[in-house]
Amino acid sequence: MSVSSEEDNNLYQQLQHQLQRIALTAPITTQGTTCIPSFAGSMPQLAPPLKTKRKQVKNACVNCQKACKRCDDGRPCQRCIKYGLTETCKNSIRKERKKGIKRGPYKRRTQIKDQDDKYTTSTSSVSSEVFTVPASYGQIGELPVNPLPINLPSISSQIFGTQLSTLDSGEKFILIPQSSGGTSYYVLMPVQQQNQISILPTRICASKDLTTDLDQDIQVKIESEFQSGVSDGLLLEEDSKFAVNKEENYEIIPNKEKEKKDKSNLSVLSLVCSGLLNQETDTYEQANKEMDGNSSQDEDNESLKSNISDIPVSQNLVNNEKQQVSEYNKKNQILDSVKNKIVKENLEESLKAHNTPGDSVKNTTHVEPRVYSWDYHSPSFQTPSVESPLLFSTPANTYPVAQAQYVPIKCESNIYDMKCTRQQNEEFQLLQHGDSFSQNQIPMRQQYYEISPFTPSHTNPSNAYMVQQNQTSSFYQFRGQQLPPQFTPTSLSFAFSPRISNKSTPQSQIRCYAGLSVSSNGLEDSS
DNA sequence: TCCTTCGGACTCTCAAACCC
DNA sequence: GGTTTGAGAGTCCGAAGGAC
Repeated sequence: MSVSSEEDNNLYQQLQHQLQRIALTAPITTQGTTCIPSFAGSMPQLAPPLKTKRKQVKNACVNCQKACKRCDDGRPCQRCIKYGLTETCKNSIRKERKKGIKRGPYKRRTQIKDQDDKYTTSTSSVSSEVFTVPASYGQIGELPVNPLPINLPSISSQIFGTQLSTLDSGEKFILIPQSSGGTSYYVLMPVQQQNQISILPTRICASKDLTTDLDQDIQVKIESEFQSGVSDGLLLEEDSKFAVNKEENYEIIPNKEKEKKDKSNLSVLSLVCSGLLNQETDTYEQANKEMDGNSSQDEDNESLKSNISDIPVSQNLVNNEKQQVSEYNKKNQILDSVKNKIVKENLEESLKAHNTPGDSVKNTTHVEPRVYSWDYHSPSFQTPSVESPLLFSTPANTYPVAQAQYVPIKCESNIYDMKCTRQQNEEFQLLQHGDSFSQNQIPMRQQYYEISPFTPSHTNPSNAYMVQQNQTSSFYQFRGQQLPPQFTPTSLSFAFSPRISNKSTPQSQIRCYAGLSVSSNGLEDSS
């Protein structure tokens, strides 16, 4: 590391000294709150917290919208379930965005340049005061929850973006100017060496958001530093674009990112972000693994609850399905008529083919397998709530019924177990089927519910959603109509309502729907 | 304590403007 | 064609007040 001027050198020494003090004195931070260290002799002050970015749904339901309250992707949403507004819980209608709005010239770069000028002019008044970091700030060498903010006297802009290290070179940081709530301060963003990316805070989402926010500012800042030509010896710039080559003077950049090395600080920040993103992805993958595998039953309810709420991928899966079903009632009527028509037509065709001489040859030569995929009734789960976040991770609408004895639907919720004691006579109901099944018929094993295929004896076929297989001729019935033999149910989804006898926990009642796709294997099968 | 209301801070989206 | 910017549109935090 080299410094270009004595003044900056002094400042740099101060920073290094400060970093070492941080290393020596700072215990672990308290999550969630950050504070701006003050100068020596004054009390540490609470800083504007490095807020986590607020997540919001794409489309709140009409009720939540009206109440200005948090909504979720489920329909009905948790809030509507809580307040019994499930009937009216529908997506609000979004206005179409205006088009043709003229935009003025971009302003951002100008603003940043102004800021840079401000920083640069303040260089001459660098205070020699020793600044301290309150002891609540995280310890170097440990994973800090947040980047370390330190409040400094005026600092040369030349230091921004520079990798700083403690005197023992144990830790490296990038100094980043920050402003929040009208208060300016600086953040020391820890940068790990070698193949490691920046130190990843434990609270990924929050920190990722922070980093993302920082990233933009930093990039602009560094970029403007470069462009304004003030990047003397302090900057780690190696990018030929800026015609500054001081590689030998600078601290290392993570080896892993050699190909991006020339991006210097920008790349470090980029790494920080990508690292966070990767880790987040890992979290997602891990969550999905948990969903796919046999989720450990050993987890206590609280941790499971927490896990469930942290499974965005699976939740999305479910939520997507939930959204689909909100249109079910509408779709159903239309599709019913279409389906009936198709079935009728195919029956007629099938009959015609049978009765026409030479058709067998025709069929084998000209047959074009037709696929009728009636995504007719997407599975849905009406009422997962905060208290009862049932997640069905098995894509039930793709389960091959013909080959399976059971349709396993994985239930990730232990809330059910928490809230309701399992009763011997607990019932599960296949709502579409209109039939109830005892626990014996729908055995509940750990976190899996298994639903046996229907049998004709249990139901009135005319109301059956479920395909009914005839042992001898292998045909299927669908909503009371016999499907032509060439039709094979290729996928089936259905779900059920764990009907809980405990009336005091109506939110535990989950209602799901069935879906069925049918495909034609081609007319040659009809012979 | 719970619920409703609502101002306004915050976030998201995407067309226009800009860049390569 | 890809990226950046920024304003429109929407979400929802959090304070205040009312009902029970």
